[in-house]
Amino acid sequence: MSPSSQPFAHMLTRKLETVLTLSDRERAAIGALPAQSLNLKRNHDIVREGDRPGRCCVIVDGIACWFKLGGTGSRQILSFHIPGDIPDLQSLHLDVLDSSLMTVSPCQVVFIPHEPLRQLCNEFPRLNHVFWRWSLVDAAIFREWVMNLGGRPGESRIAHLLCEMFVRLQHVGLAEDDSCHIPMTQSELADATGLSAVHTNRVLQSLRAAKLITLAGSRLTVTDWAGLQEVGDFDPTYLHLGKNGTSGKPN
Amino acid sequence: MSPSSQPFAHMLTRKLETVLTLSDRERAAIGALPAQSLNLKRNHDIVREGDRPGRCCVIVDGIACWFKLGGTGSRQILSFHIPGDIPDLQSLHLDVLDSSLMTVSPCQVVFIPHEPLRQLCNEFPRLNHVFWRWSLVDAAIFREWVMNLGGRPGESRIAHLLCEMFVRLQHVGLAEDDSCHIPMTQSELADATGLSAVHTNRVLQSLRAAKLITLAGSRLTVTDWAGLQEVGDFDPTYLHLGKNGTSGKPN
DNA sequence: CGAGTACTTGACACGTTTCAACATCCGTGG
DNA sequence: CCACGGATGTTGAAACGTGTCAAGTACTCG
Repeated sequence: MSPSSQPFAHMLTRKLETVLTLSDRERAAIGALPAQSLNLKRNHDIVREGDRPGRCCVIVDGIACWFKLGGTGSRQILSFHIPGDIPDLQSLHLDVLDSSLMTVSPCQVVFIPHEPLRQLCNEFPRLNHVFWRWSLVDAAIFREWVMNLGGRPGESRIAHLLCEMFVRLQHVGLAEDDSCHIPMTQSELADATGLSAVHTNRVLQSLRAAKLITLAGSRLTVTDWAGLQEVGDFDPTYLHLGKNGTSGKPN
Repeated sequence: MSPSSQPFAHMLTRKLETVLTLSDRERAAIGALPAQSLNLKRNHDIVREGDRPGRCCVIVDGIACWFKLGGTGSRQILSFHIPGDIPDLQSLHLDVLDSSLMTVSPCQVVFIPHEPLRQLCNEFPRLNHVFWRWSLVDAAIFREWVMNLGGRPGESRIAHLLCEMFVRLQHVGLAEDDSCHIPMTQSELADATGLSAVHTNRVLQSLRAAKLITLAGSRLTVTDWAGLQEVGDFDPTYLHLGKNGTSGKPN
């Protein structure tokens, strides 16, 4: 439908081929998906709680997050999404959105209408399985966040979140040996971990003092992976990345 | 495979028919699913983190929960499951379990091997959609729990959890006008809300003192639904129960 | 250069945890 | 049937983690 589908189709096929080998027909069907590309500034809503979207969005570049607003005005971030993710795959089968999706950094997103996606799933059961699987991995991440928020002290929560982001970014080739670009503000890290911004700041300083990380600007460098993993009680199994990703270890 | 499939197939078709009208072929295929029934005492593991199960389980009677154990020995409960639920639908597409499932009360569970389930999904796209949808509703509940644990004070967390359980039980016909059977101990409520058992006890007393609930033995009576919903910041949208369930209000 | 945003620091208040003791309930075996 | 023992629920007091408020510093971008 638009030439902008090119980069997105390439990204999608590449991600699919980490799981299976696409047939020519499958590859062609994906390339033929109608798509609309959009460049968004940071702090921009993509879809909102209560919406009934008729399309899914693929994050091509940048980082986005799901969030909910509480009755008292507080914002809870539910998950982060990185390039290659389809955050709102759920909207294929759940009519109304129960949370809102916004950009955390400047983002390029691509929208694909539901109907062709559903047809793709019906025609190619293997793709249907993979999409379903992706939504299940999202659920697994939510489970781990429940664990993180309910079962760990502040320092562990932040450490765990940093571990998760690092491993996920590394898995899609967006991390160097021991560092990656993390555009979240401390206030956003706070909303994701259920801590106050002030306390998040102190926890970060404590992690720096323990020589586990450096975090300047939006560059995270993990100087002691084993230590960070230990403090964060982090085990990457829940990310379901497969054999090599299972270790989740840099280098 | 066993006569024990009868009650489970009935329960499953009934739940499916709240969403769509089954064809005779679909109904027959479900009735033909092999099934193995099991009666378990309370506090019994059904599947464990790290397992690679070859079957899914349906809760026919009783309540079960997902949980994870933290590095420091703490247990975090991730969700509760009630009769009609298929808690580990995820295992259809994720090989290794990232958390453990145990009974909270005495339970009857039925196991269905993965292969016939996958065949069912491939042969009947509508059933595939519904199963996928159920796993998405589970994910939506996890999201709300992230909100609950990260964004609300203790009293709200407990109130919210009680609201959720009441509405879900009511939706499957397991609640009276304003009361239902909730077999969780205070210690389990604590592990689900990220509070200590002692504080959970105090919060419950506070809810009782505010005349919102009575909770004796395992009988929960909601004496002020609007008030409980208010305290718990509860909006049932995330349960995706559909039109009548949307209100989630007991008569 | 200025203004807004992000980050940092200190002091104090409050929610929640922890520990310890005790009360109550309930199934089990004598 | 009762007595017992363990799990569950309840209460008090003190310690601790984290939140809140307030002020100030360091960025960044136009």
